[in-house]
Amino acid sequence: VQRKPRTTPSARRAAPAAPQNLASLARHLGLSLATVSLVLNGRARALRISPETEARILQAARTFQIQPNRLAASLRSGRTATIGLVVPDVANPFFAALAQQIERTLRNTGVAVFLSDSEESIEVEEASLHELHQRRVDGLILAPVGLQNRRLEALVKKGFPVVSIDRVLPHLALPHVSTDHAGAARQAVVALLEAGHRRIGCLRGSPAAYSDEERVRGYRAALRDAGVEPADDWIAGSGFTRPAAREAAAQLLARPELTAIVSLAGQVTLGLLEAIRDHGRRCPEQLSIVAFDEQPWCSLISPPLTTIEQPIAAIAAQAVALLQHRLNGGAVGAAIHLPSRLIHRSSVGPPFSS
Amino acid sequence: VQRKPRTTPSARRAAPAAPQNLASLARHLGLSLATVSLVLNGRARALRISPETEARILQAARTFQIQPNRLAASLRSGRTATIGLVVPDVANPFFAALAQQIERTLRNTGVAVFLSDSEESIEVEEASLHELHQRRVDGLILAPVGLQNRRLEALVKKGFPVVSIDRVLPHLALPHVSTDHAGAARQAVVALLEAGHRRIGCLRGSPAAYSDEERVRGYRAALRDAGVEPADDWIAGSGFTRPAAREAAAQLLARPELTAIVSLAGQVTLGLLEAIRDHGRRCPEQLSIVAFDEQPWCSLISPPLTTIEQPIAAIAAQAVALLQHRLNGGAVGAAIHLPSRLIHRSSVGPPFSS
DNA sequence: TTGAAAGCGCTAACAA
DNA sequence: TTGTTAGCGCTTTCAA
Repeated sequence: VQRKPRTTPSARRAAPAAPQNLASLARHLGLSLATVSLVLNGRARALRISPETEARILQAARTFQIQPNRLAASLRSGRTATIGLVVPDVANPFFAALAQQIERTLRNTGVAVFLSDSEESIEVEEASLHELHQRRVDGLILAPVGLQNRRLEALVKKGFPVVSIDRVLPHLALPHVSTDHAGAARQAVVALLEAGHRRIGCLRGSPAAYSDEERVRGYRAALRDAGVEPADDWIAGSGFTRPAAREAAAQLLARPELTAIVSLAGQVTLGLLEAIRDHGRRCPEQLSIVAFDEQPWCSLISPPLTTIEQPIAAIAAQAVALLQHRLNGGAVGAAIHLPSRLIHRSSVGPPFSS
Repeated sequence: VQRKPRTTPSARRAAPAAPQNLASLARHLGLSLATVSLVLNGRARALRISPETEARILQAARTFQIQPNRLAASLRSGRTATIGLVVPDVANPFFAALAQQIERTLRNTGVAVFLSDSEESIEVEEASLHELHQRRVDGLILAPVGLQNRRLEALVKKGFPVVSIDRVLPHLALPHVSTDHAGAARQAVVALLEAGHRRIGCLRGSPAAYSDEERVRGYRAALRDAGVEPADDWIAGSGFTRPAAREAAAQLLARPELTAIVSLAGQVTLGLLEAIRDHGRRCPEQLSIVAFDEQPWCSLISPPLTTIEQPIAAIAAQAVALLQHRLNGGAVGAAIHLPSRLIHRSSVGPPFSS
């Protein structure tokens, strides 16, 4: 049996302390708990509470600074007004910007977001998903690290609201928003083709990522459409880390026939630039470049980089919209692929004939 | 009166469905709810539950995949194993990296983090603090946008666990971790002094930010220690945005006596580089630079930038430690200022004599 | 060594 | 138009 009186015996007999919760406020006003709850949830109109009662309650709530316990509300109602956002690497500017947009728009609708960094690891991702689900988030926005995730499959099958961003899970039918990766890569290649290049190398990230796979597909398709068949060793790359990219880029630079390179990921672009510096190759005179992920510094290096910009704000907005649709009981939406934008600067020139 | 039987009448009479919660598990095992709860919370030892009972419960919990409802636990216990992380701008690489480190280490101790972006606005920050507190987070890690915040003051006075990072609130005694801003600025200036510079300009961010104020203080002190009194118009800057920084940098570049400039903030460095490009000033031949915030691209521009690196991992680790100390009922800790690191590259040369 | 029972503060069904 | 009441699922005190 609990023995923790909130008020001392003397206080109990004297004027009651300021109400702290709905029950005490109701007592204070001589109304029922239910009425107070209804009004504070903005459902006075629907349930025909009298305007006077409503005003009284609202007023009292304001003067006593009543803050309904959301834990209790959630326990009872089953909804937490909370979602989980799981990304592979928040320190990556792309995901940081995405997280910012998503959080900001969600916050404005009263939902709080749990951030979880999956560290590019499926195990961590699965654990995060589990944890967040246990915490009763209403839904999830996930940028998956790999091509599948058992925990996620279970959730989706249960009908739990999840939307994936950036990378899709091929085996799972869930609402999705991302850049049109293939189209974006095509855009990069086309810019190079238009400048006269034919032998264009491709620096990719990790073949394990869907987005990367798609971009490579777009690269290949664009070249083929132009009548050039990319050789296997025109494509290099085996991971998203900078050292791996640098090494892969060095392989590409060792192929004299290549007059241009597209870099298919932001992290990877850093490795490419390093390799170019190492090799003393001059850009764009000796090598043209189009690189993924517009960044604040891209206009400041020399030469200013021609880049592919992903529609981050739109991705965030659509992802939130898709999720809200699900939270409101709507059907699972489709996959949305948004167009990227090419930013012309000075890293593309005519092909260099050795 | 509720009329939602979990099981159909027939099912009720037949074999009971798989237990879903502690109560049903207890019934299933013929034990009491309390015993099950105790064991699942790892308190069997302390309360001398028999090892057999413990094993039975643990085993059953595993086979039925029992996941105690954390909302209910939180409602009852008053603890949510949740904290709020409020930063002015997650898209800023410094805060993104900080958020990543904080979230990762906290997640490993079982606490989830609500991310909230205060958009460099005091109003938003106050609203976020309020919201998070209402959601019953156990504590907060905050990078304040301004010099005061009424909502925060109220929380702190109540004894609510808060630790501030990066920027301190001068009026509030709360545990704090950040780079030694003044020392870091001094480090930058000293590097320039050692290269022979005397007339060193200072590009600052916003005077409204404590961190910026401190850095300017360090700049001034370092110059004075070297016997040079900085003129008022050696210091420019009125905000953290890139255009503002570019304009302020232009003012600095217009002063012919300055042979070097220190940039005191990451965002601001981008504006400085823009202005230098605009003016066609050559670096380091005509102007030396030391800039705040080491970034992945700093080694890739020309010239490679000499930078000041903040100890992000250490700040995150200390902030978490300080918060955990508070969560465990410890006293309010002190302010911790961690040393920065100067990364020598090529943007510092001997002074240019015009 | 285990069980009983009292809530945590709220929502929502139903009654009045 | 408002009140009564039964829980949501758990933790924790106290008794046995």
